[in-house]
Amino acid sequence: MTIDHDGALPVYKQLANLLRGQIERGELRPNRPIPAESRLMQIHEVGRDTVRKAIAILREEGLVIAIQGRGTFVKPKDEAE
Amino acid sequence: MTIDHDGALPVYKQLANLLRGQIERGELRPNRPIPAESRLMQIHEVGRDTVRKAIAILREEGLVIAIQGRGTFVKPKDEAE
DNA sequence: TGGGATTTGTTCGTATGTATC
DNA sequence: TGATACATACGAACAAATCCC
Repeated sequence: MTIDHDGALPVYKQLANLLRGQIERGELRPNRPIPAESRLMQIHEVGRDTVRKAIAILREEGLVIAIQGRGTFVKPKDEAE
Repeated sequence: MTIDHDGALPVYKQLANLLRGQIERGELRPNRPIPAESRLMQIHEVGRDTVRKAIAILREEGLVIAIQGRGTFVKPKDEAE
């Protein structure tokens, strides 16, 4: 799964969809951290702004929680709100 | 030599150039530590992010080596690669 | 043995500027 | 005008390694 930098959908939305899929498939596991912003920047060759916008979507959806100094973690399903 | 916070060149590149000059002139000597990040922040009135970006450049150039818990040291010339 | 101080390493939080579309 | 995207810059918090008493 890759990012289409010239696609119709904005890159940050593509990245949010990609990460959501990894969470739903269990590739990113509950209570475990997702790759750091810096890693996601490297992996997907996007800027930090784009990474943070993508993660912001997942936060609004209640899928992840970001903790300063620690990382961003996948919420367990039963904690969804 | 000072940092121009409103210059055309990014602050972290200016700082890298400044430190490189001090190394080349021997003001920062081989096998000796350069000032700690916290000191460089005070001296040049910049944030840690900027200091670390500047040092990252010097590391990539093989001019210094950073050791966690110890400091950042000027490499001897004959160890240059 | 332990604890505190120092230093680099890592991570998220926030803001600004620039460029493009 | 606004949304998208990247780069720069500073803050804050935590972690890990080292050093010293």
